[in-house]
Amino acid sequence: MTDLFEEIASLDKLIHEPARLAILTALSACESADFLFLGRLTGLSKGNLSSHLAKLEEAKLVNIEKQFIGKKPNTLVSLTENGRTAIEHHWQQLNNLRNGAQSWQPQDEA
Amino acid sequence: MTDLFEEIASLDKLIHEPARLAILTALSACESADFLFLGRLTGLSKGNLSSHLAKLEEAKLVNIEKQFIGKKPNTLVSLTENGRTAIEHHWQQLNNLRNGAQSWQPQDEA
DNA sequence: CAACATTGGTTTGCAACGCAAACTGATTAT
DNA sequence: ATAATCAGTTTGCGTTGCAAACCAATGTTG
Repeated sequence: MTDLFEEIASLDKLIHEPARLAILTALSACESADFLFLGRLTGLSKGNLSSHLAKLEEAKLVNIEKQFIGKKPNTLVSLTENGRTAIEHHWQQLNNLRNGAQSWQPQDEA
Repeated sequence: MTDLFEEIASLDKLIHEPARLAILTALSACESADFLFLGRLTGLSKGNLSSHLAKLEEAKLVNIEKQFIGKKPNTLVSLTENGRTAIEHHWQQLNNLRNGAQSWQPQDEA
């Protein structure tokens, strides 16, 4: 009944990091988005966004497709299957834990 | 309707860090707890727990009282007023964002 | 057309962080 | 005495995230 807290304490930090949580959560609601859109949405600088995306790609949580639209470069980002289940799972953990904690009595535990 | 994501991206990292989120959440459900109890609860090593607690104390989110029980030292940790509102607020932000994201359409945004 | 600005990013440098391992200082066995 | 345990703290170091510098291509202005 209570390794709830052990679970929080060991959340996947790659996903948990605020900027990446925002990116993944946004993507989970919109299927795909381009670089500049994500930038405006999250308020991240281009530099930061770029490195967070690189990390997410490396972890196979997102796909990044670079293309040209007309003459302009454009970077399109979408969740992988993995990414989709990972972000959903992460939110589920957070939810569980939050709710779990509310109906928890320390004296259950040694 | 949607700086929701800017808000996630800039969550207070002091609180958001998994180990500290666990500690604060546990404390919010139990008023006060001692060092060893928190250690067992979260699965953190003493070293880690010690430094996380130091950081939380420095940020005035928890009180740390060292006393002796019989002949044994004992470190009692509890939330400050600040800490209590901070952790509640944090969970509220997470909740909002999660729910917000679900009923969000990218085309609302430029 | 030369110079300059803008767009759409990537790379670099560094301070801060989290973690494991080593240490401390008191207490209780042996 | 000496060893082991308890209750933590401190140190060392690899990893992060961020800001700032950089880059390449396109647009724009005199």
